[in-house]
Amino acid sequence: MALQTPAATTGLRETKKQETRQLISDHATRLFIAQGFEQTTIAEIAAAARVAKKTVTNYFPRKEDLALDHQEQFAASLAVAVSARRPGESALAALRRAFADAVAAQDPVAGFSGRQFARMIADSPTLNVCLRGLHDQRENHLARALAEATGAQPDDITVQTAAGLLSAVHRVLFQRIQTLTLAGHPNDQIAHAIAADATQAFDLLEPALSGYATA
Amino acid sequence: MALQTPAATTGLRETKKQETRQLISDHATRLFIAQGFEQTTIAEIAAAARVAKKTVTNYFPRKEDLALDHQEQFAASLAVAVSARRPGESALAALRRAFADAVAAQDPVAGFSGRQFARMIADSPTLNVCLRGLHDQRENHLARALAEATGAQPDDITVQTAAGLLSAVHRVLFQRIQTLTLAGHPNDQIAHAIAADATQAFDLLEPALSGYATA
DNA sequence: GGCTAAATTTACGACCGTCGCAAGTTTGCG
DNA sequence: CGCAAACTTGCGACGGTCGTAAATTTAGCC
Repeated sequence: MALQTPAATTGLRETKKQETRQLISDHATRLFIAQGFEQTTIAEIAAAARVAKKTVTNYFPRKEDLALDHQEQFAASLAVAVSARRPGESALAALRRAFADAVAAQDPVAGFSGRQFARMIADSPTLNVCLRGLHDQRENHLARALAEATGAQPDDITVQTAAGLLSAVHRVLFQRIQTLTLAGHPNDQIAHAIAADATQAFDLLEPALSGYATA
Repeated sequence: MALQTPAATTGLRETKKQETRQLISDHATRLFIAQGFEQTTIAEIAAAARVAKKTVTNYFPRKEDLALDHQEQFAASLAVAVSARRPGESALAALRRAFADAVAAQDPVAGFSGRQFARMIADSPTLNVCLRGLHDQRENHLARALAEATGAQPDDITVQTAAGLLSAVHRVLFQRIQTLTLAGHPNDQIAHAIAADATQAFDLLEPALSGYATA
């Protein structure tokens, strides 16, 4: 029913793949929320979705992939913000603006999520490790974007330091959103508080990077 | 032979424990260097040291503990540098000085190590994850020290941001030392190059934190 | 010097995540 | 209709981690 898109490339096979993938993902998130990430085994998820264990790991090579979505989007977010900065705008200004927009939209990529989801992450060492890795990837992508923006080498000390500083501010703000979510604050209230925090944090960095990588 | 220290508390049992621990650690590092971290199993280490697998995991709960030493010292390094800052010295100045000293001494805690050791770490995803976690712990300890130094709450946005920025610079410099070591440069040459990099990196942060947490 | 109680080492087993492989099934296309 | 490609499946294996009970060693004390 409702085979609206015969899939650009082939057709039936693709749609069934998407359905299977979604089926697995849905059962996984449901079980993760209900009983925790570490407490849920891949075998359980496979049984709930009525597929083989191997099918689960085919779609999601790592167990973390079942819980964390939009990974590459997250890793690229800062780099694209810099690459898309306006004429005359510095990298810092562009990242400030991008963060403000994300907060206003309560974007999950900025750290906004339901309370149960935040608890699942906080309770799982595995997911925390994964999250740290994503912050790292994001910083590396940002460093490459800054190198391209300034014409410097990607391993230039100024480029890497600037990327580290900017990434650190975003990471601190991300964790702050997580903490507030975990404490049970509603997203609207969090967005309001984080906007003020972001002003303080970015202002601290302003004298160091005010004119860096201005388009 | 040579039972110089009957051990402060009890005696023979403690010394044998230390011997067993050292025996396991020696065989582990030897095997890690020879054939890589991931390629070496705990069973292999136990066989080489002629003890049971469980004995290895009793002394070293995590496999990473067999490869990375001085973990708590590393995690505390930035915090103690701030806590021990001189009168009139800012946190940034104290950390600059501590890093310069560590580089001059080619301190392993700053990232100096043999080439084989650096390769072992670089080739192991597990150890990279562990290292990231240590950088994180170090930042958290620094945040607590900064909170105490300024009288602010540990979850204050300025405290967390300052800790994040200072930690980011140290992390970038640490990784740079690792990279140069991996490229085969001798430690003396690395120390010279890193000193210049540190000047640039810390100078970038100077206008943002010049007077922060001055004793 | 020997005995008893405590601690450490040991052996065995289990579970889970990850990976490889061969066979069976379904799909797309000629 | 049949063939080739893909996806799914079940099986097995390995390694890290964690219990638990037995065996050995040690310390303290009579």
